[in-house]
Amino acid sequence: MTQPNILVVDDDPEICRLLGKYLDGQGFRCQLAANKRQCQQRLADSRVDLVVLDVMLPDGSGLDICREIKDERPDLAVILLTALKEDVDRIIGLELGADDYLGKPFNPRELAARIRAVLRRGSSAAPKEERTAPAYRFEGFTAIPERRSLSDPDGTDVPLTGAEFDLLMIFLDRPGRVLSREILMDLLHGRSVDPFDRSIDVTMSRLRRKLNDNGVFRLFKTVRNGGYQFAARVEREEDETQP
Amino acid sequence: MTQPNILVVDDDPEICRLLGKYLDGQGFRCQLAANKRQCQQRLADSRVDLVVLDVMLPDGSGLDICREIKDERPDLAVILLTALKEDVDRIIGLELGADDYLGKPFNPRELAARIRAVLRRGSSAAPKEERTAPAYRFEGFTAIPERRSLSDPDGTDVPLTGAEFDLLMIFLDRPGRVLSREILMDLLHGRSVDPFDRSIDVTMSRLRRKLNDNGVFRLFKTVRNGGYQFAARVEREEDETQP
DNA sequence: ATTGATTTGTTACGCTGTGTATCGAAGACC
DNA sequence: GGTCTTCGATACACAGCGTAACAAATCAAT
Repeated sequence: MTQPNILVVDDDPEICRLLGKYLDGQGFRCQLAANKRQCQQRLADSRVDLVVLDVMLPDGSGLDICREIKDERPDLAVILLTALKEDVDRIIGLELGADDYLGKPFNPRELAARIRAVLRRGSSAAPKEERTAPAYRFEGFTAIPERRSLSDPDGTDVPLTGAEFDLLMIFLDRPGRVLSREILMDLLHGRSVDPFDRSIDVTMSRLRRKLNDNGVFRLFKTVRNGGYQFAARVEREEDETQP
Repeated sequence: MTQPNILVVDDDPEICRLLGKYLDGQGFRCQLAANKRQCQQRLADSRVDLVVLDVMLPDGSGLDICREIKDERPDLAVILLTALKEDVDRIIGLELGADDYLGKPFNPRELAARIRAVLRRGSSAAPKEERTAPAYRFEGFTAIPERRSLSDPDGTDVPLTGAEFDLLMIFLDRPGRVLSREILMDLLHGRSVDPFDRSIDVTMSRLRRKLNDNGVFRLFKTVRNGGYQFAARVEREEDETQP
């Protein structure tokens, strides 16, 4: 996926515009729609990978749209924006098949992060079309998120378990940054750590072993009292490995 | 993170003081600044994890500060305080890269809660900058923050521990300046020194040894009763070291 | 469900990094 | 030189981390 295509549906033109601008700057390709009609037209006429949908639209609740989208194209991702922060709404939203939700007012950064998260999840669940898949390359290794596969410098496959691959991807998306255990735990499992939780360390250890990261030049650096850092250079490629 | 370091920037000394006191009581370590100059000085000389920033400052809008902060240190968290509660303002504030906002008048408890929330998220939501990795060069050595690596004039890797590398970076960012133990301690660990704390000295000693800084011409000069000074010339490079 | 295989979390123990204590060396001031 | 202070370096203690071994949970396929 070169640039994910996002459709923003919100009746407030100002929010719409700003959001579109922000997401553009974040590497997404954005389209806007102010109502149901426009929304449907965009969905019919252009490629859309994910919909950011305000549930409070003037013409008929956005919930309808959500339901319809999921009815017709179950693998199209939807993130709901809701002014009401009530859990009930959220549950309902998810019951309608939305992939995530966000209470208004929300932090655009968080929205961007969630979009990325949903898209990553999504591509594994529903294998996309003939689109080229992105690949991450580092120190001779090649990781392909779509296939959840990793091959070493010799080209031989390195079998990673789910958690190991997820952890690797977290680092590949954030090379050079020191990631604390809290953040890693949050990104990996969405929960927080209790003081003596060592699961991150163990998973790191296993991942390191499979990557033969035991030399002097560590791929993953340990920052004492800080967390871990991926120290290798990462290249994102629009890979052409397609049958 | 032991005690998060908060910088409160507000021109009203009373609000500043009260806020600082409250946040102190909430387990944060607080510093105060009344204007842009003070703000910049604090950011340069002490460790700051999060900035609480009034957008209505007398000397130039606080929005400038926010923009500058996010420009130089994208992963430093900022929470904006604004007198205008309009959504537009909020979004605009966030477009400047702030992590959250709060309309005045606000409930201190809510501020504390949001601070905790933002810190917990950390910079995980922060978009990755496509910025080239800077490298510091001095006396033949090359330090690359993104990899937390240091190589000596021969190009061989010098393994530094976390604290050693952090300390080195502090000096590389402030070449020629005499840094007191207080400032070093603050920048290194975000806490203040008790009178007989020698940990800085020990870390300096270990760092010096690893840099072979034992000749007559010292890389690190000791300033008696003053602190330490990095005496070599430092060049910052926008490095593109390809593997 | 039951079984067996695989993945993930937990515990325990040894290793490493960092702060503290201590002692000797180097200045500073008389 | 004598004395006091400050700094450098070594020694040691302790907390953070790596990982092996085990236990629990999850999954696949009957």
